[in-house]
Amino acid sequence: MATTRKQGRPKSEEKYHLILHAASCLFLKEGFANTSMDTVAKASGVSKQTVYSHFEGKDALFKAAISSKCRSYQLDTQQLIDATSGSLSLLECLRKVGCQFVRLLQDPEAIAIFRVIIAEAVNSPHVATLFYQAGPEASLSTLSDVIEKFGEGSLSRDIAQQLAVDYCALLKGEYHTMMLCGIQSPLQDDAITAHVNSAAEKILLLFTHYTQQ
Amino acid sequence: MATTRKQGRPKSEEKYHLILHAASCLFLKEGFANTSMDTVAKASGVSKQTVYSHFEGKDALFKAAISSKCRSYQLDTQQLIDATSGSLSLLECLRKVGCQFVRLLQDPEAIAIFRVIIAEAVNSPHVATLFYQAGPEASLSTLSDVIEKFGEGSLSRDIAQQLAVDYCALLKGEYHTMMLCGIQSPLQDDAITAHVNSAAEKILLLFTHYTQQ
DNA sequence: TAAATACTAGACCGTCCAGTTTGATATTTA
DNA sequence: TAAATATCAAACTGGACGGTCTAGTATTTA
Repeated sequence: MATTRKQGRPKSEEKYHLILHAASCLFLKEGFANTSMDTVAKASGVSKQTVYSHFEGKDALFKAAISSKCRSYQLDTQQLIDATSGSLSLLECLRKVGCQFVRLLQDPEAIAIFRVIIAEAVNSPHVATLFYQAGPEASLSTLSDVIEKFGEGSLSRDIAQQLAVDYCALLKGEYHTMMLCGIQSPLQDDAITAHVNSAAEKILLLFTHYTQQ
Repeated sequence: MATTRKQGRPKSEEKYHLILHAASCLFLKEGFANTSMDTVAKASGVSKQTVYSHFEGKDALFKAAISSKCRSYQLDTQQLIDATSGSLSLLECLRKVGCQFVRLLQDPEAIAIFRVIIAEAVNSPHVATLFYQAGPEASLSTLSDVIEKFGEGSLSRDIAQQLAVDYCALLKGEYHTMMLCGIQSPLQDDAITAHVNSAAEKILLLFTHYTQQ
């Protein structure tokens, strides 16, 4: 059953990916409404009919394109695990993950995904959910694991989770909203470091407060 | 010069407002691309030509409609001033303004404005700037005034501002992003209170830390 | 080789929509 | 009243776009 070969010429996997890639870029750059199927076909170097042979329609293509982009947007879990099992203090660990997080938030492509998701949230709730789970939610849960670990028992899972949310919130600050509104360009490296340090110290303060009481 | 009356029938101010109101509602509910000029005309009970006589085109109408909505979205400054000149403690004051802020963030119409602004930020940077200044920026500056006042000199303007941003960030938490993505419904009153109390306490902790050192 | 399927290029269809035009009616000032 | 402007209703223009269809070519399996 596994080797059932369909008769006739098989669909080209390469073209499938070409289409998906071109569609992702266009949807992110132009948004859903301003991207036409003809343009996608042109950009993938493929005929329009082929686009329709690989994807049912514009909606399906959008869903597939955004979904494929979502996978790459979460914190680097491995790096986090290395950090906690190493000799890093909580503050150092927070700084490390904070920098990564801010860089993620500032990434023009990530901003573009957020924009498209928010714009189409009403029409494509499924895609929005998918994005949120693959991105923000996954990152948050990883982060709260780390914080809980540093609490060494004196910190409930609940509080750890809350601290993770708080840390992300402080890191976003006003920057994230401003970037979504297009009125803030990405921070320079030194500005990122300063911002992250400030946020990490505040969370550390809260952390010690919650572990002492 | 002030009494220069133009000859002929004057434009109806009422119709102007009818159009603007209908357009605002439609743009917020359906977004820019999904709102047609014909629909706006129908919804305002006015002929299409009249719409075009009051507004240059769809872009101008959008700009005017969103601008008119922006004005109403900021914190109630008067209430804040009353609070600080009264006998309220900083914590009580934070709670009060926090509740107002969260309610603002949760308001379906405010969410709709955010959505539309973010979606059109690339095409209408001017509108986005206008919205940000009228809404978030104005609220933030009011809030930092209050915090600075409570600092009674031992808190720099800079730190006060930072605390205001932090407070807003904590209040947003993950809720705001989730609501923009359409995967979180507005909080109940008791949940708001609990959330605000928690955030206010954290800010108070930071506040005392910064005023003591 | 024959059947089956993928792919191309481009025409084509139906719909939607921003914006214009037209021709009549209404309102205002001079 | 006459000139000027607003408003209406409806037709119209021009273009974009989602999606289908066709006819010919390429590739794969049986």
